[in-house]
Amino acid sequence: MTREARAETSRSPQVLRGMRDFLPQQMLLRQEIVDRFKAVFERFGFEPIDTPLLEYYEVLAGKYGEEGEKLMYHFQDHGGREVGLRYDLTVPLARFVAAHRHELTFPFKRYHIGPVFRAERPQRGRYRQFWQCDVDTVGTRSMLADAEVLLVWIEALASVNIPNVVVQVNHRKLLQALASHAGVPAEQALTVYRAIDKLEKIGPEGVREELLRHGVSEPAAQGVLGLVQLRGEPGPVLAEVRQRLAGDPQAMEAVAELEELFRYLGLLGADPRRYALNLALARGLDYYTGPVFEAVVEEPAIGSLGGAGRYDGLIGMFLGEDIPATGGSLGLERVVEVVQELQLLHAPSTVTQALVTVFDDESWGVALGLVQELRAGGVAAEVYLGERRDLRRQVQYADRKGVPLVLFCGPDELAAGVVTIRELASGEQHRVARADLVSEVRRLLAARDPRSAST
RNA sequence: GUGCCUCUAGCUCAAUGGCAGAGCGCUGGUCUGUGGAACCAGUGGUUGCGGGUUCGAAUCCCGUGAGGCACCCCA
Repeated sequence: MTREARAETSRSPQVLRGMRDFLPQQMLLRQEIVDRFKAVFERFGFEPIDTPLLEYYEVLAGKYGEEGEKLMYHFQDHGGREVGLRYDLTVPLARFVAAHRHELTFPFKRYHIGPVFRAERPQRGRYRQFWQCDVDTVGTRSMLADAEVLLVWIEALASVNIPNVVVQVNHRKLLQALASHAGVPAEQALTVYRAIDKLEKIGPEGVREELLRHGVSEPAAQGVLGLVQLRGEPGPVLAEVRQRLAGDPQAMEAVAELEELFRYLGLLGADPRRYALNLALARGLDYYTGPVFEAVVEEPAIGSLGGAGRYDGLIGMFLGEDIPATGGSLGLERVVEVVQELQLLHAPSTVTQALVTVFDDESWGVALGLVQELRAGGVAAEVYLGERRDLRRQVQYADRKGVPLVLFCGPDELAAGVVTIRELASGEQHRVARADLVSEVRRLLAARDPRSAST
């Protein structure tokens, strides 16, 4: 087709801003990570669900605050309905629970892994379509549910070998108490949270300036800074907070909940190096009402790997009656970024485990018989489909794709009733009896990767 | 959404406003019973895209698309 002809029938093969194609190798790594997450989620008793990518705009509107609203994909469908692409998996969950209330067993524990959409300006680790891996428990106020979310995160991230993650913990009501102490009206509280949240980045002086700029008085700002900078073991820090904010019932409630949360974490055997109380942590989303978490990693400067929190009021927006819930999401692309940058996981470069070579035009029957036998025996096997098939080319094909085993069955092997198996990594060759082929192939595969031993 | 930077072959990068190049890769061969190595030969481009300035633009200007950095926000 000429360039002109092509221009008439299609545009350049470009994807939309902030959206990406994935090559097989990238998909294999992504799948590997998702599979490991699923295994951890299920080990804790979370069950899979799915919901549509597209929701009525009304379902999504008014849940994320002004900032979130601006980033939502929103348009009319063919029937003139106002619709939106889901912005996260939490609001769809709230809608899901309200819709299927009578079909669910509570407390309801679910995980949900899939793409969400935000019309942001893309950057590294920040895309317009990205996958979230959510874990939530609906229908209980118990801090044990929150503790489980934190623990499931720690284990999920450990399962993909991410080292040194520290999940930061804070409580939304503690932030509210701080804001009201600072004399900031409720509708301005969010700006105070954000100022506080920047502590790590701009330092106490920067936060002080920002607070003053938002009309906080000098002594109030000092009070806030004094609290927010408390560091150390959760127990003593919470005791200190309890003392300083003694008169504030909201703060006392938050402290009591956090104490309970940390107690459960201890009982569950969570590694204390993997979580920390951070009174400066904010979390921007509007719907949080209780404990909030954020998983941060230092090494690739990629922001947070995930955010979580309790949102006891969100489901009530669909039901008129509150159902408590807690949970959070890990960002798949950020996890992938860390795993790639630090080379933490070695995903296979191809799914194929064995290539059966074709010796000549007369031996198709032999090759196809072998490949079918391997497939029936649970081995991912292919026969070379190219038209020019000298052995050199066939072995090269296997080498480039990273297929570990290449099988030969030419006249010599036929006469002897054997098959030659070549291990590409070492170049080692084995002549095995035709009858033992599948078991020998599986033995060799298991020897190079213990995880593929079963099935 | 705002500001700044970048975009040249499949990849990494060269080229004072004056002939668009190298390395790697890829293709073929040495080599039709076996991949990587070596050697030989070949293949590579609307310089992101569209306009403008100029005798002449990869280079300067405007617009636009994409990527990146900071802000904002967030997974």
